[in-house]
Amino acid sequence: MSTHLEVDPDDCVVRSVDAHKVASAKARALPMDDVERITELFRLIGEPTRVRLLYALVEAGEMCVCDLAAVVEAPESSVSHALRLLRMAGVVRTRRDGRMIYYSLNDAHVRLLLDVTSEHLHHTPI
Amino acid sequence: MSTHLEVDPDDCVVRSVDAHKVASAKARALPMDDVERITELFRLIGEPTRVRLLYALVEAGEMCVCDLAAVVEAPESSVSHALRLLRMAGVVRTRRDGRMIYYSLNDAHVRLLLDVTSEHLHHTPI
DNA sequence: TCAATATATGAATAGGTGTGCATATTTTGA
DNA sequence: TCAAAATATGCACACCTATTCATATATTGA
Repeated sequence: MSTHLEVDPDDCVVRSVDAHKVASAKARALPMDDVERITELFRLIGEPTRVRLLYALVEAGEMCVCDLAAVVEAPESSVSHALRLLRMAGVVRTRRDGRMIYYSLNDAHVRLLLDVTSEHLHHTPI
Repeated sequence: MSTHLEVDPDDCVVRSVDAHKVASAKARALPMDDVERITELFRLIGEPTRVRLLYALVEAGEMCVCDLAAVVEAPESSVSHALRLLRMAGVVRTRRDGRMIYYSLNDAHVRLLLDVTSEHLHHTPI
């Protein structure tokens, strides 16, 4: 199959080798809305401090900011910033008890992702 | 249980509310090596162009750089840069056929992560 | 061997982001 | 009501990163 030019729906000339495969992939592509949600979720987990916080919550169920800071050995303000991002994304939820605010995982999906990753961590190359 | 001061193994004074929970979480914490590998993987997936490329590969099996660029509607050089990161991390692999280089998913783990995410995308809040 | 093609790479830049200090907010106990 | 405690937030800075143009590399066909 030889390379040829094509005009896509957006009126943009592109080169393609396998036009059918390209068309099929574009047809089945995720809506940009889904792309953004997936990206946002993975991007949030893709940071060392937040990964450690999430795994601490997986183990401990719920913890206050102070104790989470002790676990990851980081300033409470840094931990609070990190938790805010996770909370705003709906990954964790908070429960107030007096002066303290307890954080816990809010999303079964995230827990599954972390579990899957943990299980496969020592079985796959990456 | 009242707040009290503690000295952790690193000779650093920290506050903790539930010392037992903190100690337990620290004991069960992921090794930093694992943290880095997990972080790196999620960080790689946490970017729109790379997410779209990966999902295109899930659908199409394998594609050349040219066709992938057509699918995501981005310059081939941008796509090549993105694919290089995924390749260096072992997420995708390459197969040369003449002038063209075909990319495909290399990691069952990543495919599982993407599948899990797709399935849950429309069932959970985030 | 030479031009054309497909991809990769280098460099520069613009934009995003994690971190930590200082400060604000909220709640408790006296 | 007031000080202390727990957390949140604003801000600044250093660092990273995605993108793009220009260029290089590799392969094919003539």
